Amino acid sequence: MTISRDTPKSLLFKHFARVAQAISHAARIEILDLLAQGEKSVDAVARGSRLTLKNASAHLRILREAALVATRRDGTRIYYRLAEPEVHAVLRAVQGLAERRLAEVREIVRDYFAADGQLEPVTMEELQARLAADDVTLLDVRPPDEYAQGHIPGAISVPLSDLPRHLDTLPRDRQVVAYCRGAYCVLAVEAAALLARTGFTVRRLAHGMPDWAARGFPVERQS
Amino acid sequence: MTISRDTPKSLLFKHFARVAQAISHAARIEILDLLAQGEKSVDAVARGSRLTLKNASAHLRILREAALVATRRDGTRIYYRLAEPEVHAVLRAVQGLAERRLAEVREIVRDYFAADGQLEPVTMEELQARLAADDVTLLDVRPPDEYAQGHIPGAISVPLSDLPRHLDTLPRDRQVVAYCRGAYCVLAVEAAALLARTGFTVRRLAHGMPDWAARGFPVERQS
DNA sequence: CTATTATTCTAAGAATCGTTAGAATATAGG
DNA sequence: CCTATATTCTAACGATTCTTAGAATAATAG
Repeated sequence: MTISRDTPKSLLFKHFARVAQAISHAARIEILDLLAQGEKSVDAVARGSRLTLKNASAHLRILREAALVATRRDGTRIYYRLAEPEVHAVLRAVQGLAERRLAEVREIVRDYFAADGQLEPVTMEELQARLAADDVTLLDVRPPDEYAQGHIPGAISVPLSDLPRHLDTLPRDRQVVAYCRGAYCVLAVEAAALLARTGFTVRRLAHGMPDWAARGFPVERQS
Repeated sequence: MTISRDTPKSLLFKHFARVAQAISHAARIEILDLLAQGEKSVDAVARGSRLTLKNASAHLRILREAALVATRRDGTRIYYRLAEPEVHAVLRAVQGLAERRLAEVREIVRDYFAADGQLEPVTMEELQARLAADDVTLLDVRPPDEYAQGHIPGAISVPLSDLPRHLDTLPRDRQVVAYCRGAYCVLAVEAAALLARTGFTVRRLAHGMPDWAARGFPVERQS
C-alpha cells in the first residue's frame, strides 16, 4: 500500500485512514476481538472466526501492515497479538459509538444480550465486591487457552462446551456469575441460559476479560 | 447499504465495521476534523477540505448514514455537525494509535509540527495557568466563524490570513501562544513561524480547540 | 409563478478491496 | 536431504467504493 505524493496534511490523513480502514471490516473486528483475549496462531484465528485459513491470513496481513497487530514465530507457528492495549480501546470506542448511534445495533443487543427472562448483568465493581466477600462462584466460560493467558482472579475455567458435565460439581447455594470475551460475546449468555434452565441463580458479567484488565482490575495468568 | 441475513454476532460486527468504514477515508477524517470546530454547511465543508461540492456531499452522506454526523436545515443551507462529542474522541484515538504505531506518521509530525527551530508546544495545563496569571497573549488563528462557535476564554481572534496586518497591534513584551484546530492543524504552526520571524517570542498550543473542550476546560461562545 | 441558490440523487467508469486457488517459503523432525 | 506442517505470496475475478457529470429537489426572493 504505497502512499502517493501529496501535502503533508493529506498524507497524514491518509495514514490515519489506513488505520481506520484496517478495522473497517467485520472479519477484522472479530479477529481483533479474539486477539484481545491473548495471542493466537493463524490457524487458531481462522477457527475462532470461521474464516478460511487463507482469508484469515490475508486479513491478518492487513492488520499487521496497519501496525495494529504484532507477531512472533514459535517453530512453524506464527502467533499474532494486539500491538498495544490501546488497539482494543479504539475497538471498544467504535463499538460504543455504534451502539449509541445505530438503532439496529441497539436492537440486536437488546434481543440477544438483554433477553428479558435473564437477570441484569453484573457490573465489574459489583463483581469485585462480591468476590472479596466470597459471595459468588465465578465461571470463565472461554476456551482454556484464553483462560490460561489471563483471567479474573478466583474464576474457574469451565469452557462452555464442558459446562454440561460440570453442572453437578457447582454449588447450588451461591449465585453463579459467568463471563467471557466481552459485551458482544455469546458464550456467557449461553452459559447463563443453560445454568438458569437447570436451576441455578445465574447472572453474567456485563463486559469481558479484556475490559476487566483495561479498567485496571487484577488479572491472573497461568504459568 | 443493506445488511444481509447472518448470525446476530456477525451482523453486529458488520454494523461496527460500517462505523469504522465511515472514518476510513482521508477526506472523511478531514471533514470530521473540520466539523469538530462547529457546524458547517456543505459548501463550507467543501471549501475547508478542498473537495468538490458534489464529492463533499457524497462523503457527508456516508458519514450521515453511519450516524456520525447530524444535520439541520436553515433556509437553503444544510448544516452538518458531529452527532456527539465521542465521535471526535474516536477520531483522536485513531490518530493517536496511528502516531504511536506508524513510523511514517511520526516522521511527518516531526518534520512539520516539531521543527527544531521552534519552541516546545505549550500543554493545556500550562496554558491555563498562564492565562490565570495574565502572562500570555493567546491567539485563535482559525477562521472567525470557528472562533465564534467556541474558543478558549481570553483568546483573541486573529485568523491566519489577517495576522500580517495585526502584527503592529500585538504587545511585544509578552509571550504569544497560538492555537488552531488540533495537533495536526498547520494554522498555528504557520502563525508561530510568521510571528517568530518578526521578532515575537511565540509558542503554539500542542492541541486544538476541540481537545481543550474535550478535556473539560472552559469554552466561550459568541452570542 | 419564475429564478436563484444550496444541496441531493442517479448513474457510470475508474480504482480499490475481498476472497480464494495454486505456488512458494520457513521450520522441525527424521 | 526428505517430508510434513504452518503460513505467506502471487494472481485473478467479482464486489464494493470513489469520483464526477447531469438531472432532480427544496427553500427563498422577487
